[in-house]
Amino acid sequence: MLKKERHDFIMRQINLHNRVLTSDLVEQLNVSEDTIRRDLQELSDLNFLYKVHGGALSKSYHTSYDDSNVYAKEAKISIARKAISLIKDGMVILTGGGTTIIELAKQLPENLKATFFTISPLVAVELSKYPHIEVVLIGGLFAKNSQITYGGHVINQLADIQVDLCLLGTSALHPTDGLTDTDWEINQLKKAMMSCAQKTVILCISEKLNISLRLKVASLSHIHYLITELAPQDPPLHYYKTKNLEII
Amino acid sequence: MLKKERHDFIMRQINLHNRVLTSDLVEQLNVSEDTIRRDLQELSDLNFLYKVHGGALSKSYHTSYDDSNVYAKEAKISIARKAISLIKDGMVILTGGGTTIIELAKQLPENLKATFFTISPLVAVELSKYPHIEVVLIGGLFAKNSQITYGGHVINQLADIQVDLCLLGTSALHPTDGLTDTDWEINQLKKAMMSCAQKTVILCISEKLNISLRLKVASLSHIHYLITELAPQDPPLHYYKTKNLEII
DNA sequence: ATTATTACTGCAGAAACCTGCAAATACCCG
DNA sequence: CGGGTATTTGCAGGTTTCTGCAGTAATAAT
Repeated sequence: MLKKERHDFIMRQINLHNRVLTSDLVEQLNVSEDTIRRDLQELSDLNFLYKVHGGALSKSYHTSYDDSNVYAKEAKISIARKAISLIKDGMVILTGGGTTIIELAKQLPENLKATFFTISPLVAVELSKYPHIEVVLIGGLFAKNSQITYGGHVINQLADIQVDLCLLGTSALHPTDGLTDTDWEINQLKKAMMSCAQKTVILCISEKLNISLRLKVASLSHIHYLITELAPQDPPLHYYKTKNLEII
Repeated sequence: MLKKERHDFIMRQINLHNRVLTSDLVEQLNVSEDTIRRDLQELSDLNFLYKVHGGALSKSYHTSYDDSNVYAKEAKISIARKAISLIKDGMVILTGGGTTIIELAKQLPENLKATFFTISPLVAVELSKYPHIEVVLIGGLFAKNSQITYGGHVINQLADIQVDLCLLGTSALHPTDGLTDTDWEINQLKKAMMSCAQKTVILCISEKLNISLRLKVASLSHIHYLITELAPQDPPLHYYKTKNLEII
């Protein structure tokens, strides 16, 4: 195998997984450790990756690390972790958009086998990095601010889909008013998404709790799991406990 | 065996396998290493392949993970500029994916009023930054490597669309073989895209010229505009001039 | 602090590359 | 047809690049 091909392979791995281990590359490319190390050194000299002890990291990933609020990121990662416990091999899952869902998409186990339907291009791009996940992007009008597809065309397509789990980010959740939103179209969309799933999971950072907006999407009784960064028994969550709704 | 025959053989190997080893060619063509090396040097000078230590690689597969590659970026910006001259207010446009198209999406005039259909989530995200552009993302299976939607569902939706202009990036363009590609699904997709547009525009950095891959998408006569970073009267473009095809 | 893993350095054999040259071949034109 | 020119090809030699190894230093992990 030519050196250039090795470099391409390494960069593909980096772009795919944001990191590579020297030891993995030794096996995959069937050359000595020294050769790999020299390759990484060269690519690092060319500024294509970030070399670390044991392997290398994607440059872009590393630089974009600090562009987000650490606290919120921590919270979202914690939410993602919990949500992953609901996802099993073989499942068919529908997701919305939003930063929480994107974070979830980044945290999935490497070898998860599943089918994801999504209305968010950014989620689709993240999910495409996993080798055994099939991604279906549901198309339609593209919403400029929320960066998801919406409109009648999307809803029509949703009508033909049956999924195990629907994962939704939240703009507002309230003990009596349930899930609410401000935009009519998004509202319709979320209803359609929930109705094609057996179970609905709401991902919600605690800031969004106890807020009620104008348009009702669904009552708490239509939600099966509520995931926040808080512990399930935390006081602010008491009001959300119902017989249908499991808090994680 | 004549030199020209060797060259043809080498190019066939390259188009077939995306790579050749000098040592293999020595055996297959039964000439000395030096001859092969000289052949590869010539073909490389003619920009038909990418020469590396030990052999040569197909130019179309020479993945440029270098996103800071100034030359290519300059070229793409120059292509984008020219392409923009074809886009008028009120048009309905269909675009593919790829870095050239994304660059184009970044360079559009701020106040353009138009409707864009696209199969590329990344293009959709870029386009959503413009206040007066309506974006429709065509959904379907999501291709992990090319980061576009594809498959029957996409093609079905394309059948219902009529657009003024179809903008396509290129993996390979050749004077006699026309537009070619390596993947069957992508191939079908590009055909469908072209057939729902009144005019087709091919955006093609000069590196991708004079390359022919296995599967034919369309002959030159089905292309209405060819845009490269070169001046229209540049010699490498002479072979592409036909009565239908305008070079910009 | 000890241990295991990973990194670095210099070295050497192998492979690939380049340059100049000469023999062989093709080509041109009187 | 024949002599002169240009092109092509292989070879000899010297140079560079590639790659694995061995021994040692550095780094994580326990």
